[in-house]
Order: sequence, then C-alpha cells, then structure tokens
Amino acid sequence: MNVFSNFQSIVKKEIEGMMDAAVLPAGLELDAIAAAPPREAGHGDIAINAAMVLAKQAKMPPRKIADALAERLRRDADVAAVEVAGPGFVNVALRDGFWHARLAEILATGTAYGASTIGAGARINVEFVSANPTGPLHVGHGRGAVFGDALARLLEKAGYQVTREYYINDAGGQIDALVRSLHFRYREACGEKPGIMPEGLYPGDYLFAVAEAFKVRDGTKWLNLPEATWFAPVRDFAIEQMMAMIRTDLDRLGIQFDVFFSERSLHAAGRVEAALTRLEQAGVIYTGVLEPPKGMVPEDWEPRPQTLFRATQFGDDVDRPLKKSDGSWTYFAADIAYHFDKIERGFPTLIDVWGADHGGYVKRVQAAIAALAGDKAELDVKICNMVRVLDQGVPVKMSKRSGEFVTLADVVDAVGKDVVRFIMLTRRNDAMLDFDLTKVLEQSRENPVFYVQYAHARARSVARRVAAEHPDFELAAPAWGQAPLARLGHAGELQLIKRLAHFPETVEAAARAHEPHRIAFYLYDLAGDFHSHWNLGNDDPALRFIVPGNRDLTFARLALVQGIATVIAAGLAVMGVAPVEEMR
RNA sequence: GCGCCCGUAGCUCAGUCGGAUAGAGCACCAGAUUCCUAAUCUGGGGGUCGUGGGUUCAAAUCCCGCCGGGCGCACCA
Repeated sequence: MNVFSNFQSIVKKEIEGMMDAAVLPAGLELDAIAAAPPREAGHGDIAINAAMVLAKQAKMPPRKIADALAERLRRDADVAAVEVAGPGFVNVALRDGFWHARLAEILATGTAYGASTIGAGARINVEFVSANPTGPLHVGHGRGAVFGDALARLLEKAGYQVTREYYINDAGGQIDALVRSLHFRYREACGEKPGIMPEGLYPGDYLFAVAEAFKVRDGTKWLNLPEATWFAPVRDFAIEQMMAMIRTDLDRLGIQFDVFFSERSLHAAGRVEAALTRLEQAGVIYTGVLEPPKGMVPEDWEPRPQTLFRATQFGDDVDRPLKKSDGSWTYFAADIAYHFDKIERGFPTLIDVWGADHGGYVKRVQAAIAALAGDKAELDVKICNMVRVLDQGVPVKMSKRSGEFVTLADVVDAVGKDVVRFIMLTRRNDAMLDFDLTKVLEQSRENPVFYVQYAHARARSVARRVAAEHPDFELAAPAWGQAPLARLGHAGELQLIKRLAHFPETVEAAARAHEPHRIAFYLYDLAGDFHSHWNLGNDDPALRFIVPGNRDLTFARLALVQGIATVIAAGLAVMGVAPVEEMR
C-alpha cells in the first residue's frame, strides 16, 4: 500500500463529504491536495495541505477548513490524533496498529513489496547503451547501461510493460573505419607488413583477436583484392564480432535486451524514405540554405541548398539537414525513421538514454516525434553525465586516440558487477559521477554499497543466530503471520516500520520521474535507521532483537528484521543488485 | 554568440506535485566496545540554497535578467 496516496484519497472523500454537507461550497478543484510525509517528526505521520489549497476557492479562512477536516478525520479507525498547525496544515498521527499492519503486509508480500499499478500495463520503450559497434564498452557506456536497465526494472515494478532496446549504429563512416581497421589487422595476421596504421582507423588491441578469428574462418582469401570485394564480408564479420563482445560485456553486468535494432536494416527496408514521406505530407520538409551558427563559423562553411526538416516549427533552434552533400541520408534522417518505427510499434512513451555529449541532439528528435506522432507519443531523453574514473583519488588517464582507455569489462573485473551497478546509481543521472576504484571497495559508511549490504547481512545474521540458539522458533519456515507484531512499540521500531512503509511511495515517485537513483538513496537511509537502532542494543540490552526468555518479543522483533531484509532485497532488485547474506 | 544541463555546509551530494525551523556523508571537536559484526553508533559546531527581481497563503523548487562551471553547435555517429 502507498500510505500517502491512500490517505490522499481518504482526504478527498472527506472534502467531497464536506461539500455535500455544505460545509464547503460545491465544485472545488481538488487536484492540488496532497498528503505527504512531514519533514519534522513532531508533525505526525502525514501532513495535509488541503485547507491552504482550498481557502481561496472556498473564500474561507484556512484554519476553519482545517478544523472541520480534522474533526472528520478523527473518526477514522486508523487515526490516533489530528492537529491543525501553522498556516493550516492538518497533521495526522496514525495508530501503531496501522503500522503493524504495514509490516504484516511486507512479510506476506515478500520482495514483491513496493510493486505498483500506476503503469497500468502501458507499454514503454527504453532505448539505452546503443554504443557504436566499433570497440569495447567504456565506463561511460556502463553508466548508461546500468541506468537504463535499472529504469526498466523500476518501470516494471511500477506496472509498465517495458521493452529494452539497443540501436545498433551499423551504418556510416565509423563502421567504414572499423572495417578497414579489421582488414589491416587481418593482413598482419596473414603475415603481411602493411606498416603503420593510417590516421582515422582504430588502433586498439581488441581487433587482433578478431582478425585472427577472421583468418581462421576465411584463410587468406581476402588478401590482394580491391576493397569493394572484401568490404561486405569483413563488415559483416566485424559487426557480428563487435556486437558479440558488447553483449558479453553487458551480460556480465546482468543486462539483456529484448530488441537489437539495426540502423542498416532501416536503410535496406526503405524505412527512411517512408518516414520522410510522412514528414513531406505534413509539409515540414523543404530545400533551403542554413545560416552559419552565430559567433562560431566553421572553417569550411559554405552556404548551400539542403533538404531540411522544419524543426523550428516544433521547438528546435534551427531547421535540420536530412541529406549529406553526396546525397546520402544524415544520421538524423535515419534516427527519425528509427523513432517512427518505435511509434508505429505502438509505444505511447519512449525513453532514450544518451551520453552528455548528445545533449544538443534532444530537441531535434523531440521535434521529429512531435511532427510524426503529435501527442500520440512522447519521448523523454535521459542524459547520463560523464563518469570520472579515479584510483585512490587520482584520475585514471584515458585516451581513445591511442586506444588506451578503461573499459567497462576492466572495471567489472576489478570491483564486481553489483558494486558497479550500485555506484552508478548513487548520483542523479544528470550529475557528473566520480567512480573511485579503491573507495568503492572500502568498508565504511562513506561507501553506500557496503553500508546497505552490511545492513542486509546484519539482518540475516540475526536470523541465523536465532535459528542456532532458539530452534523452537522454527525459523526454517517461520510463520510470520503468527508474529505478535503488537509487541513492537519502541519509537525506533516504529520509525523503522514507517521507513519500510515509505518504499511503495518511493518506487512510484521514482518511476514517475524516471529516476532510479532515488531507490539507492532510500536504501541508504533505511540502512542508516537500521544500524542506528541496532546500536541502541549496546547501551540497553532490552532493545536487542534477541531477548532471551521473551519468546513473543523476540518473535516480533525478528519479524521486523525480516521486513527490513525483505525491503532492502526488494530495493536492490530494482537496481539489479544481489543482496549479500554475510560480509567477508 | 546560441541551445541544453548544473550552481545547496570547508569537500562530495540528497531534497517528492511548491509546504512548516533546508538534510546526509566526509572533514573537524567530544563520546560509546564484558554486546546479535565498533566494518557500527551518539552528540556538537558549520548555510545570504550563485545573484537580483517576479508569481504565490507558502519558493532551494515555478518564471525572467545577470554571474560562474560543464556539454554541444550544417554536410560525424
């Protein structure tokens, strides 16, 4: 249960009742009414802003509305106390029994707890990574990969039907460079001495093995032939191998895609022409000459007529070219076709996850979607900012030119999949992220992965201990439904349950905002509450989870610990991280 | 020059649909260990929320102008 949206509807019903009873004038707009957790603990469990929101509309003083609402809410069986405070807040405190029922709900639901129906089964397409198949994934790709997958999991948890998609940029000049690079290495593998690799090709080590594999498959048959002869077979082999490599890297992060969509297939099937015909019919394509960007004229600028998309009509800054001077389509033209394809496949919501260097590309794609689909489809572009790789606080040098850079696989090797996934979600997607290879393995509160995992391990250690020392609890298969939860009356215990009960609300808000990092911060807070409460047992043995000689109390506290482990595991699952049973 | 993102404690960052006295970690200072993991916890000092206006009962949050930083800027992908 989302405690707050649940109570919000209770409040709205009461307001409607007040309108029916003519306590309030009829026809008030209720949308802005919110039931939210108050910042101050002293303000109860739920703060309601209804009186302030309605005061102007109803032409009544807020305190008067608040008093009347408070009076009605006091009749609710779950409500312990209602106070009117400040400018007209209605602060509600709920009975302990309500919170005990939330814990019972968690225990009955297991790690499915927090699942929501706000998505209502709507289809949503999340496109992420989409790295050019010209080399191994680097750490920046890893951030997009983790972000996209966690967002997909989050949306699934919130009731959406998600398609994970990877757009393969297997057409264009960068692929040509890859093909020539591979053929160069292939000649070397066959014993030729082609000399120094020409400018603009990919010098990285990873092509040696691919060239070797190509030689094993085809022998020397592609030597001493014109490029036109060997280009297609080398290209197909190269792309296949690069994608296999990329898929392996992603697999090691626990990421799988539903759809790999080839850019070349769009061209081959005439989909680019089809999409542009659509735009032509809409009258948003014309031939014109662009002005050079102000204050920054490119060296080789020359005014020339181009085929342009009238992007300015849909909020972009300038109109965008669709054809290169050699007559072939621009990348943007193909991308229009790709998004048109997604729209035609029936997704009302599209999400693209891009790197920071593509920020300037957002408006034109959104403009294209507006032109193609009107309001039938919307695109949210999530920009993942750069990752700085550090080692003990010192930046690790990366140079794409020399082919030396920290690959995603290197980092996964060094710190493990779960650490990579967690750390990538400890910042908002649009903030820069420092990834310190040493610090992420440290065992301290500074390191959120450790801190959260430690909380889970502690919870599990209590269970193990009880199983060993109190076999009468039958903890191999405890009947949590029998736990006497009413024994949980300590403020710290109730605080923990309240934190657990915030999880569904956190999932929904994160899903709505497309912000999976909120789950990581929530788990960090929950872990903090747990560690804090745990240590109260140092000073006061009566507060420990295991109370010798008090079976009921121990059983109830054990249920709380189980609830904590369950919610941590549920949150980690959204992040794609496995909870640990014990620390090593 | 234009567009997008960002600016919150000394540092790194949270801050929900606009909500009450703006939070956490690190660092600094002072404490807790016959105890289920002290790998942790408790307390303290530390803020013109870059800046100036505006909207609102209410602004870190929304709008506009400046200042500072990042990314990008026709025929690359």
